[in-house]
Amino acid sequence: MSETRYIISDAAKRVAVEPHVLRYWEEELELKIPRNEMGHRYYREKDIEILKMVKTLKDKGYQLRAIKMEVDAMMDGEKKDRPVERRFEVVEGNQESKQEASLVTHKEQQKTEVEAADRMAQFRLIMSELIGQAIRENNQELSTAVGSSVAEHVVKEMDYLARDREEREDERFRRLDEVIREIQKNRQEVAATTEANAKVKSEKKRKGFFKKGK
DNA sequence: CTTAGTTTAACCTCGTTCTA
DNA sequence: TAGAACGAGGTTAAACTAAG
Repeated sequence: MSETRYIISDAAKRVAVEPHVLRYWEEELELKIPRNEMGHRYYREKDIEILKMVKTLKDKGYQLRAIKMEVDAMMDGEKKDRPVERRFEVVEGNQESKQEASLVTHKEQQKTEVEAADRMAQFRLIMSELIGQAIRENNQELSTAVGSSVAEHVVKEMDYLARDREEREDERFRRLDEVIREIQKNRQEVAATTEANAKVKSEKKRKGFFKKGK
């Protein structure tokens, strides 16, 4: 089955923006818009859907930076792990960074995580509404155009995507748990080292004291 | 004042169509 | 068939506007 391709002017009409705006978004959002043999952009249905969502979010007042985060996730499905990966970079990085990370207070860490989770929850709510709407519209079009067999395929695809998403969520929480354990372990190591150093210091002091005493 | 987002303008390339 | 005209799309830079 060949996919429908739209040139930039047609895509712009469908998204209800000017062609130069699509080029601008492509650049700013780092969208992977494919090119034909002439080097001209062509847009597929999924690209149009993403751009429509970008437009909707823009209309709601979101900045391109914020939209970019969600578009990244839609494009490669990797974004949801990113905050955890950042922390992994810290934990798996050099010893200094490791210790630095371990020194972050528990309260600060909790606060940051709650705020991030809050923002993410709000964003997901909006996105799920938008995606739901797009899917409903899409399903309606599909059902009239190609009949129920395609709709069944779409439902299966959605089911697969939902399961895939759940699995990624599970993986994310598992990794988050690992990071927290790693940080706690580092804290314990630092505490143990500090304690050992203090012991050695007091031992030296004691020995020095006896030497002086002689 | 600065910044982000958008618009406009200038100029180039390439493919298609028309005409001598 | 060659070349001009035209349209579509490209890049780049500068200007404009609104909000913080």
